[in-house]
Amino acid sequence: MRTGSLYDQLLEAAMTLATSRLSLSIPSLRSVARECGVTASAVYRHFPSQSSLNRAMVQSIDASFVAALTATDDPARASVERLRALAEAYLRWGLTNPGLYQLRFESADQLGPDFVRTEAADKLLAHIDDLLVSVHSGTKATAEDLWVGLHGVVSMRIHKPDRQWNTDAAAQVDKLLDAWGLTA
Amino acid sequence: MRTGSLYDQLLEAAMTLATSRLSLSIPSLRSVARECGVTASAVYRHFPSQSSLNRAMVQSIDASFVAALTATDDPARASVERLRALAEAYLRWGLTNPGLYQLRFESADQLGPDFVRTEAADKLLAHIDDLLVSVHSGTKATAEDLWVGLHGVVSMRIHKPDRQWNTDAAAQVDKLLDAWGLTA
DNA sequence: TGTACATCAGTGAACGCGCGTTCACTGATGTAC
DNA sequence: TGTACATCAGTGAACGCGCGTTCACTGATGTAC
Repeated sequence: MRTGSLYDQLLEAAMTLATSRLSLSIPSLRSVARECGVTASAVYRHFPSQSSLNRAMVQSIDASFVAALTATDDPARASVERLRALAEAYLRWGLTNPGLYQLRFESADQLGPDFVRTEAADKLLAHIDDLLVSVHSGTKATAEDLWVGLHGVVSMRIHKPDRQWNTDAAAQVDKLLDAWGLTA
Repeated sequence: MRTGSLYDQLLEAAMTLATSRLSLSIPSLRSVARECGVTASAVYRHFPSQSSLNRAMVQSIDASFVAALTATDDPARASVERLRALAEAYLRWGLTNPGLYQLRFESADQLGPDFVRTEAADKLLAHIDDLLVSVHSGTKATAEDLWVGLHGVVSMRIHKPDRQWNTDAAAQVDKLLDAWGLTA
């Protein structure tokens, strides 16, 4: 049994369900209630509808994502190093939370138009752009290029977990950054 | 109303449904039947179960994918050019058939373990590897690197269709190949 | 050429399932006097 | 300190929906004589 207010429990259960079961679909309201040992109708004391629960869950996912990237960013270091640290953190968050990653970056349709725009991703892009400007190694990469490259690695690892990869994911990202001329 | 045997009609309808509605889930058996103006139980005259219909659909998708890439490959040209043509064809197929792309490369879980392995993709990788070996421009890229890079572009374009991209997709792929040192 | 019969693709009703949502309810907790 | 009452979080039954699957059926087509 979970502890804390049922509101928090429901949110936590929704996150847990979404994280673990690399699920193509959002956890159902009933499954979330079940996970908390509570009747489906009890959910309606805390969320007016399923989409409201989804909204809360998405915000929670974004917070987790931003926290993971912020935690590893050290303004004292050189821009190139900061970029590489960010890339590593992005990769790690994605591989650790495949379900959340999928929900946030590969399920635009399913959550409804309200959630397609990821403010978290926008901020990340702007931040990467800033860092790129202050890099003097003369890279041609834009923030978009790097984001797309990272996404490719994370997405492929998530969806082809059984494939025999010649390179491990972290090394592949390193190689990618090298190819873009972002060497320390 | 569609023409041809109901078997073919069902398969075609399944493809159509999967292609258009960037759907996170496989078209339901009932929706496929509906699309053909036929009762759900009629499907069972041609497929023993839903998963059998899915299997046929996946094979059909792979055939379409392979055909698209094969069509543009000209053995008479230089390896680098063949690589770039393949990349372009990959991108185009993905953007033209977002639903199919998603189903094939981003839905490992949903189709069951039988379909996780994409023979089509394996062949593509082997082919790219061959071409890379015969490229003399001294690239460090492997087939995996290129595949992952292409996937990143396609996947992002599919899932963030409303985003304002600074570069169009084809140019982004060009840039990517340049970064990997695959210049003509 | 016409009748009797088998084949078999598609119908329509029914099943049990999980879903989101509603609604009248219960029963514990806390406040008013 | 003890009784009366309001609050309100959670229950449990019910709804209509779409789903995959089953089964007895119908009715058109084609063959045998």
